[in-house]
Amino acid sequence: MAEPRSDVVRNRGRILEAARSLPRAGLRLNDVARLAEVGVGTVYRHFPTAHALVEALATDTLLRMLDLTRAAVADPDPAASLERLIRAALELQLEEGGLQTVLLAAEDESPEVHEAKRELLARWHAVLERAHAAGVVRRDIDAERLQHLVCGVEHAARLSAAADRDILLGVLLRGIRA
Amino acid sequence: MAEPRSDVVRNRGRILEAARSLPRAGLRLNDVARLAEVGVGTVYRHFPTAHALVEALATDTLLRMLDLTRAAVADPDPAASLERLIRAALELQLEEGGLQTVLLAAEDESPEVHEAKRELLARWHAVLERAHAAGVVRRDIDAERLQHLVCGVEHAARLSAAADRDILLGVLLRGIRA
Amino acid sequence: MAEPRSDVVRNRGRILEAARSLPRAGLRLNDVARLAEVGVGTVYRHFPTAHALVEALATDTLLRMLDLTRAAVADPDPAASLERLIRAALELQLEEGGLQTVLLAAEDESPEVHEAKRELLARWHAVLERAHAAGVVRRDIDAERLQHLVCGVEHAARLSAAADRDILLGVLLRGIRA
Amino acid sequence: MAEPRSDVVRNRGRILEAARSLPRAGLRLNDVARLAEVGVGTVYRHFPTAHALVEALATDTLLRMLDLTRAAVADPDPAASLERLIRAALELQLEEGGLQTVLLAAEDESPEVHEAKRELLARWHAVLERAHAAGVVRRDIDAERLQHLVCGVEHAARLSAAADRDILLGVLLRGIRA
DNA sequence: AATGAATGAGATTTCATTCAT
DNA sequence: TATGAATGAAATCTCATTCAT
Repeated sequence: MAEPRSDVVRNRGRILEAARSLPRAGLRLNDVARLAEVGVGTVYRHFPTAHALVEALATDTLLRMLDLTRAAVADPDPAASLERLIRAALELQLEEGGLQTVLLAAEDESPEVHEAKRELLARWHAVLERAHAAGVVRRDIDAERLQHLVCGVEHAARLSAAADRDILLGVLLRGIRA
Repeated sequence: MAEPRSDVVRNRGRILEAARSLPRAGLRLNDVARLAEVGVGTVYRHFPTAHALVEALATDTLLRMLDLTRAAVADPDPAASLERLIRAALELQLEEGGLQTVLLAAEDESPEVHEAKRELLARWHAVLERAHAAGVVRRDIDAERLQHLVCGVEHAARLSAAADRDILLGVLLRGIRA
Repeated sequence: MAEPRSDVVRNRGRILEAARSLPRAGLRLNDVARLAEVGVGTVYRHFPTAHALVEALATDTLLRMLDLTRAAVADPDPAASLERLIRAALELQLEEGGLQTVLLAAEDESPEVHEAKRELLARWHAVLERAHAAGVVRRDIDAERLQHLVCGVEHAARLSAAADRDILLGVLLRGIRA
Repeated sequence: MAEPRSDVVRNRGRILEAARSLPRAGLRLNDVARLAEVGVGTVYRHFPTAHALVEALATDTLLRMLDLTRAAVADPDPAASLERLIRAALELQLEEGGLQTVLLAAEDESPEVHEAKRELLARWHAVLERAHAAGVVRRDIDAERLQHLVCGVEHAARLSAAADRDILLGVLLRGIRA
């Protein structure tokens, strides 16, 4: 098991740092290279596509979402559990612009992300099942629809002022109630 | 006031028809020209930017939305009026992919569109005011937030199966209820 | 029959002029663009491959070779006719470094070049036939072999001092004599 | 004086073997490494430049050329001696594509090659001197010109069918005759 | 007004060489 | 010494927009 080379680690870091300051939508690997003061080829070697880079940028946040989700699952109250889940998702998706894309992508670059997404969805299913059993959420709301709704609220939130986020989230939370 | 030349009118029609069959997001004027069997320059003369073309494509649907909105306004029941408004918006936005962009754009190409958007928003304000007075909708939902929420649901609907649209719309309608 | 656009003609000229000052072997379209102070895309549009540009550069010289060949054919003396043919070929191939490649290429970019090469070879055949009939050249020397030998002498001449060219040519002329 | 490590010797062999199957012109050290199933760095360590590798590949053939040259020199007939010299050169240059480059290179990588080239040229000078004295070859043909002519015939031979080689060689032999 | 070849900036890809392990 | 991923300069290619006709 070889250690990654130190210069490689450093360059990867520079690339990620540079990319972080750029809007995720329409990310150009060229711009990243210039900002990172690194050859374009290096960026392309590390991240063959813009999506690979977006995924890498979003991975931390995705893992934090997974952590918060696990914590939410541990909540004994089914309704509170679900609300924490949704809040965590929305908050982190708003924090990291590329996360929605990563969550919705059919293919993942890294196995780590793939596994995280799998577990995340499994947790959502579990939480929803419990919520259904407790009768606190409409039966026609399943994990996929809920995820799409969260993405919808994220979209709405990006159009609105930051101060309005809670209002928009509130609409979602009330709207899915049984 | 000269009549527009007949070939000009014909070309405009060909361009719009061709563009209609293309996805609105990332519309390339080049592709439109090829499909319309018209020079690129001609497309650029008619529509200096992709947005101008998207707006032109969406105008019909926008005017239909305005019609449905007027009809909704005429509904004596405040709750029904609001629901018809929202249904009309969502349905037509889903029908015409470029409409959301046009509705949210700060600047409009044509005065016709500008005026339609102005009236539309005024009607929404009126309907919401009536709904607030009747106590059928939460007070923190104003016209802008509602429009953003509809855009959010449109987004969610595009991610989901067509059959799920009513469910998603239902969440919005219940979510904004007082 | 549309006139070519003046700017197009000007750019084509700049590109050819710039390329003329560069070694034909390993010609990079990029370098040409920089030298010609023209976008790379423009060079690629005019000349999709380096070979297309090399051919364009060599066309003038090829046509001059054809002229000299026609004149040589007109010489009543079979031996003199053949010698003039060979001299013209060697001289012009040495003058224009890309000409050998063009002459030997199986595929031609422009019909003009294709036709010129066809006529050239036909003339060589005719001159050789006359020379064979007159018994002034070995029977195992046909047009193709002769062309390859001229290319060989060109190669030798490029390795040697310019002053040695006549000596090398002399070896060829004597070597093919009956 | 340490023995070279056995794996070093093995790698050198693998590299040479792999390179032998590749065209000499435009030899890429990367391709060689892949074929040899060896790291690129290893190829670069053994052969810092493509020319070094080409020279190494051609060395055996160069030494065989030297052997045949010595034998030719031993021929008592000046004309036969010269012809054997030329035949050997042409044959081996055609056999080993990189040999011409090595023979013409101003700088040599290995002293062995340098010395072989020095002796070879000296032999050619000697044979030519004898041929001049015997009046069997034109006085304007010296060793350098002759080498260039052989390279020229090699070039011609590569353009022609293998069956034509003797004809081309014949032209050279007759062409240099006094 | 219509045309579409031409433009060239900039995106992506290749590849000879380096260098940390 | 061997390794080969990493490097980044420079190659090729794409494409939105312009502009001479």
